[in-house]
Amino acid sequence: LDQPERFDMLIGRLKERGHRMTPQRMAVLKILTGSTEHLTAEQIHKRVVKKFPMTSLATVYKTVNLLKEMGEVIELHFGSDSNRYDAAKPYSHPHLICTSCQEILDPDIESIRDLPQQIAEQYGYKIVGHRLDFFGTCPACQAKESRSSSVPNIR
Amino acid sequence: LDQPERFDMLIGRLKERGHRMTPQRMAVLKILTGSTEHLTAEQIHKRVVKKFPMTSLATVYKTVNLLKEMGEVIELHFGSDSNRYDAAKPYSHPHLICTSCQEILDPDIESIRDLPQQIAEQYGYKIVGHRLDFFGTCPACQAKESRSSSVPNIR
DNA sequence: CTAAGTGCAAAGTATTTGCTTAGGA
DNA sequence: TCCTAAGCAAATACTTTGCACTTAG
Repeated sequence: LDQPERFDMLIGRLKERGHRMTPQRMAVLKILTGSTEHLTAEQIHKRVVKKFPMTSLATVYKTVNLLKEMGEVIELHFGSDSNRYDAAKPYSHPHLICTSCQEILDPDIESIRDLPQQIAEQYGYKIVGHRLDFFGTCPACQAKESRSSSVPNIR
Repeated sequence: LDQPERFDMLIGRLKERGHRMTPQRMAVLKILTGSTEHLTAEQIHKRVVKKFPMTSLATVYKTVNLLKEMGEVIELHFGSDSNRYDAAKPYSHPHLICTSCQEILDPDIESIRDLPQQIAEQYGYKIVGHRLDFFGTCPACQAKESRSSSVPNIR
């Protein structure tokens, strides 16, 4: 499902549920579906404001929470203070986070496919979701780091 | 390493670093090492207060953060609002969380052993930690749930 | 027309910090 | 005695909420 399709799909789902389409809400949807980054509420707000300067942060939170309840957005808690939102893959999937530049990748790991199922059988739990995040330093930041440490300041 | 050993070890490590042993700090250490539960700061505080009623929550946070810097405690962020602390296994390990009764298990999963290494090779990251948490319903809560839904209230 | 949505500001929560006093070594 | 640690309260940061006004349908 590509960007415009997903955008239209979400509008459809919201209308089905009797929700109104306001310019602010459309803008939030556009930004969420038009990005595979993992944006914070603040970042979404900053972008919405470019088009609709009067939009409040509270409205962004309200829309995002609505989509979350509908299962069309997932909320990601990383080490940092603020949550991030993902509308491109609204289901459990692994992340690879650079703790230096904050870049977030979605790595492909086939070996985790059956992990939930395995846990469910082994412990008798009914698994509804999971979280698999790796923290480290990306190649670019590793390069930067070794550069600055190999050329120490004279004073 | 069992409870009393770990307790003594932590005291040793703190003294090495020139830290003082106060009754409050001893109490926090005792509780952390004497429990494999994943306690919140509030829960630790509640237990400390039983022995030393004048202890403040800030002091608990300060001690826990000190141990965190020393790598002797890890901080766990689950969906809920407050963090939990684990001094028994101060390294990345998987969790199995019941979203109904909040029970937290540490499941054994051999298949994840080499996952960090695998990711590191595949993406060129230097991995320093990870997080693997499964969310679901424990057997007990599943039983409770099916009982209450199969015997619905008459009104 | 009318109920859902918006904006604003205030409230709420978890954690940290500044400062003064207490007490361990 | 000296300096770290404790206690308290205020500060901080993210998110939610209450309410009056606006507006989509």
